[in-house]
Amino acid sequence: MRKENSTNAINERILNGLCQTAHTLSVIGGRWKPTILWRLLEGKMRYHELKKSISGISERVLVLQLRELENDQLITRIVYPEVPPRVEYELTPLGRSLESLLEHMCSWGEMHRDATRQAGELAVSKN
Amino acid sequence: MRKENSTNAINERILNGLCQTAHTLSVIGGRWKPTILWRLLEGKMRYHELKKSISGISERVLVLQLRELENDQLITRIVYPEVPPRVEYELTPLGRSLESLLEHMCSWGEMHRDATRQAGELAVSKN
DNA sequence: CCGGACGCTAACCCAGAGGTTAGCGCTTTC
DNA sequence: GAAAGCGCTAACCTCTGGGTTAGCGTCCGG
Repeated sequence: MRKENSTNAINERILNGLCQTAHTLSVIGGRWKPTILWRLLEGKMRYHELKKSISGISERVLVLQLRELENDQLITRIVYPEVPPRVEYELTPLGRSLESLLEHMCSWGEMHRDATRQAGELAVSKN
Repeated sequence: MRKENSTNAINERILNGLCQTAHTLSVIGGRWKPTILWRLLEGKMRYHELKKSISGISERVLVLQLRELENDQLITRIVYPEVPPRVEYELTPLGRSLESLLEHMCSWGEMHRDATRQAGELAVSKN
């Protein structure tokens, strides 16, 4: 038995229980999750459309993130029993309820980037 | 030389550049950062106070997260040149501008937890 | 003169997120 | 009959965030 495993994981669970902010992070905190959610906010999409519209993501990771989002009940996976297989992903109401939060994060990010870039440029041009 | 390192890191940089939401996540996404920010929203705190008020965090990680927050210009580190050393951490205006976002995340997290817990309980009690 | 408060830093370790490559089973198109 | 579209899965590797342990330099209280 190896050391009553990982304070790391334990800490994470405790925090997610105590702090709803941490919980939210654990839900949308995957590298590609915001991107996926943005895409789906525009309407349901097929697996391959998602794949092509998100440049840089690998299939494995895309599937993993989709599964996690599904588990967290943010998206639904709809399989059409058709000849060439067809699978669509769609936001649940819970998923759509993220829209305003995502927008909030996005605009804060923009503001923060501008604010810090300015500071950087000032430091450079201060000659 | 080892393989033009890490698509991982590259992807992260690209995403943070393109997607402000991802950028925001990179700023507040540390395990303990939300907790630290919540504490500091109530007023400036000394290093040891923070340490004691956040149970489970290790000194190393606390320092790391504080340094990152400082780099991102969310907090200021104030050193008083005193006999027993004294250091205080305080939110910058930029840091305080996170308050509404944190609240938003917090309430969404609560809502999401309730929604999913219900579903879980239903599944259990459905006998 | 011993220990503790204070605010750290250094050295090390490990689990897990994310990436790479290959392949599957079915179908349509050339 | 070869190749490509579709939606995946399996096996493997790498890097990094977070955790553990130890210690430092200055001071004060007992």
